[in-house]
Amino acid sequence: MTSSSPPLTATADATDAVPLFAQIKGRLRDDILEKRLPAGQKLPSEAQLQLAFGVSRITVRQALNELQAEGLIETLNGKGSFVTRPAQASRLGMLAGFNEMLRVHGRVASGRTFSVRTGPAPPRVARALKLAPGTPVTIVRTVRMADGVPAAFFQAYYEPTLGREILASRLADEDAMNLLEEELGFRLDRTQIAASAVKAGRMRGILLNVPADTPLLYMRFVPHDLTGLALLYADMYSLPEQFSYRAVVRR
Amino acid sequence: MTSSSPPLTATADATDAVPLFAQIKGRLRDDILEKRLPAGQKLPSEAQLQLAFGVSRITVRQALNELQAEGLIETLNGKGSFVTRPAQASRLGMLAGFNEMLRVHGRVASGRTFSVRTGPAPPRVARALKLAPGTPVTIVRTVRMADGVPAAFFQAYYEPTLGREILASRLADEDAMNLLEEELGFRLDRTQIAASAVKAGRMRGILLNVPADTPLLYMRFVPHDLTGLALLYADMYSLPEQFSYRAVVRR
DNA sequence: CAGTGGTCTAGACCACTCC
DNA sequence: GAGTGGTCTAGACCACTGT
Repeated sequence: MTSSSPPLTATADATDAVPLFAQIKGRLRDDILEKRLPAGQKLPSEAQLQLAFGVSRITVRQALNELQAEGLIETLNGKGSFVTRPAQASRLGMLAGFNEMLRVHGRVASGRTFSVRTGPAPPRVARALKLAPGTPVTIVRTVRMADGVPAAFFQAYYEPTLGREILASRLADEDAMNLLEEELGFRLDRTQIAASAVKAGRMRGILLNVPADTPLLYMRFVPHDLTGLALLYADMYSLPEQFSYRAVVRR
Repeated sequence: MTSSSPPLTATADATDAVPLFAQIKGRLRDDILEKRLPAGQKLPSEAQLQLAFGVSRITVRQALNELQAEGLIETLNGKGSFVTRPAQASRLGMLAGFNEMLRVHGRVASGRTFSVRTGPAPPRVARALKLAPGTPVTIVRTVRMADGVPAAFFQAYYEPTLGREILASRLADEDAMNLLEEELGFRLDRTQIAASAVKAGRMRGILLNVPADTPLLYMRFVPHDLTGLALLYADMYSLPEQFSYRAVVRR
């Protein structure tokens, strides 16, 4: 009744080249990504999977081990294997969102959305999101505060089919990556980041309540799905006195 | 004659709690990190390891698999397992050095060292490198150029015992992370990064040949060893028109 | 206690690499 | 062909989790 109930070991006789454990892994992986096995769900026990797929236990375990290495499941001795919740999987990661970073430092994070509109994707955004030039995207602009003081200006672009109201309405108070994971159930894999510095200029100076020649940290974030899909394109302009970005990059 | 020739399976009778494969993995791991098995060296075959440790092949393979997952060895079908070269291991990574990033964009990178001295570690540096306050560190200051134009100012702190002349003499033209890996043989694991923005100010303005109110990207890099050792503390101040930082952060 | 995953053995056959 | 790793089986015993 769980993962692979309808079909059997599909390729029992004629298939070569694809190892059994990889087939099993692929089945379970698809079941998880397409949410036939929802987050938190217990997988069938190794004994059950042996029977269901008609393979030995070692073969089942090899599939489960690789899924565990990819962060899709977690395995507890004496209890079983469970589909990880997207948020847990990426909490292991080392890229915190803006609000989260503020709160870790004991500061009060808040925000205000001051514009939501839909328009054609600018070329750089279309390229990063792998959309045809001019595809309509939703653009949400917010100002984030630290202890009530303006700290950063955000501009997020995403395909409207993605999360419609959810993202737009909550982007002021929540980190985009959290919303993508926890509310929309995406499994984040890797995020491209870029960093530079700019003068605040007139418009951003007014929004952040600083002189126009104040240096701002500019960062761009493009988080990607486990399937390689680019989910979002976000520009950040932050005040260095209020916020400095930190992350850990592995190997 | 290779990894574990002198000792046998040390804990044959009384030891519990430490699985066999973990012991084997630990032995090989130590042999690699302490360079008894140098980079590029072929490991004993799985059959030889079976005999040497007196275990089954599956147990040997479990140890080798985990070493492979950690990037310490790579395994080639029909040939054997080999100790990875540090540079290869981290080329898998997604954090390129400054010069490397410039060259990828088709620009000519060059540099000039204008000060090498030894002095007590500033508190923030001592903290990051886990040194007692005031421990002497070597401080190397360089200016890096892109196509002959000043692009960034670097300030690197490291324990003098680390690489003495090597680092100091070549830090102008080579990325610190490359030197640490390829010349000094460290195995990089994770790098803490921080980003902010500052005004150039008088001193850096003169060095980079820009007005004092030019915004600069400030970044800090603290690369760590596989053993958790902090190797270096580097400040970077770069001109946004010449250089913007990019990386990919996984999960 | 029964159910679960964690570890381990002693085989086997195959595909690949190099001589 | 001999040597190597890649896959797989059919068992086994243990430690941990729940009842």
